[in-house]
Amino acid sequence: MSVTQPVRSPRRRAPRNSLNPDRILDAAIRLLDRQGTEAFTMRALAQQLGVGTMAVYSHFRGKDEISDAVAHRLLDTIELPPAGSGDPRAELREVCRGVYRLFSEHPSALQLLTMRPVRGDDAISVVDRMLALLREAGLSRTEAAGAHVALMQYTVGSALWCTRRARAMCEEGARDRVRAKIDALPRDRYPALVSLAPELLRVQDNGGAQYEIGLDAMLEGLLGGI
Amino acid sequence: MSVTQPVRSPRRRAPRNSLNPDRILDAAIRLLDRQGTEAFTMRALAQQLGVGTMAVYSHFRGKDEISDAVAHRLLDTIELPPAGSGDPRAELREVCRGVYRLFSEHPSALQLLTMRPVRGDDAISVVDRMLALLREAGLSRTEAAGAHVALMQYTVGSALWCTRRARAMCEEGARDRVRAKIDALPRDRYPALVSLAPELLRVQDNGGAQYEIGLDAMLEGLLGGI
DNA sequence: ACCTGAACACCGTTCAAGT
DNA sequence: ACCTGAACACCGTTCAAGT
Repeated sequence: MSVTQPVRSPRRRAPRNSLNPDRILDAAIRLLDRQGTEAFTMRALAQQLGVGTMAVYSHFRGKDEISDAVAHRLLDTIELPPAGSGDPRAELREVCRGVYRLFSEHPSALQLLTMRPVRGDDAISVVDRMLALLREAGLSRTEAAGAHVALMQYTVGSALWCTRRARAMCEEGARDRVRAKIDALPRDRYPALVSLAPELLRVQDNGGAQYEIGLDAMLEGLLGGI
Repeated sequence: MSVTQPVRSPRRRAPRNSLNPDRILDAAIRLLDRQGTEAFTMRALAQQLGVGTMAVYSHFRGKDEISDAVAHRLLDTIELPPAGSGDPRAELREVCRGVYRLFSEHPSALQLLTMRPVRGDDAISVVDRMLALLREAGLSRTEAAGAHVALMQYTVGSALWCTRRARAMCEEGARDRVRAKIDALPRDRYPALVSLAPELLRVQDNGGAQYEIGLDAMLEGLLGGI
């Protein structure tokens, strides 16, 4: 048996000059989506690329720069609905749904955003579109700005809430533990909570439908009187 | 000069048996509030307590258990408004404000909650109170559950948004960089954004007032028709 | 220019030992 | 029971060196 060749490296070296920022970002997003932010490590990233850890530093200044680039790239993939339907409210709802969908599909991207301070321009085309629609719906300049921020805040909060719950629920026997905790609650101290526990659990099991509830309410409150 | 006594330790040792879970949690919250989650380290925590790093492990299983205890403790400090005013909507608003206030005062607690999966019972007395008020306001069981979750999602999202912005804004020259980026935006591609930039910045500078905008809208949408 | 491996200063935690 | 210091397996990143 020849000794010149290693027995079998776990992942053969990538050929020289095959590494580039795009491949790195692809791998980073895959890693984040499949294993979460905890597994998002410079060493793990490099290993998935079949490259030494420090090779990545030839294309990015460091982990923070990669995180920013990942966030930027994902925010740019938000799909906007076709314009000019004549129904700004329906279009607005579609834009919000698009943002929510992205965060649901890439929960770790959301977590990344909550950890790092704002750096890149956050999905400017989405912001522009929403502001235009809010103005079109009849809001004043100040009202439109406030409504846009409120809608984004709700969307982020909703996606984050569901992500957190999903992570907790996929743990071993999490469902039973929640059930046990609720059953142990003193009925006389928390009557409403004990009574509505089934509805509370059910409502949170379908993140998308729950998001619509708040979105409808928020839109109604923001645009309703107009 | 005597050699038996060390020259001057940076922080003298705490006397034996003076350490307990409460002192540890106090120190942890102080550390989180003053220096953020990045500085929240077992070594830093122990140092602030004037104790060896491993002493903390005599009272908590590890960092995760401390994080859970911190979150639990803070959530329990949410102030609830007096009951029985006969105006469930106003009371509801006060409860939400209380939750928002807590997260604004302890931004790192919120960050902690977003990082770790749910474990402790999340402020059950707040949940019970809100559900009772929503029922009192005339919502069905299912509606009340959905409304409660929507309100919490918005509140969390709003506080998180402001925290992120505050952290970004206290960086050196952050304000100027934002301004420069906006000025560099092509007016013809993002007309609404460029035009409303001043309102957008102003609205986000007052987190509390901005929170009220979305809260009003959400409550109106959830309860308005009743 | 691109990539490597060793090394450095961190981190949470285990462990054997001290009181 | 409470606390300690050394040690282990990680982490991001610097650095000198290789191609």
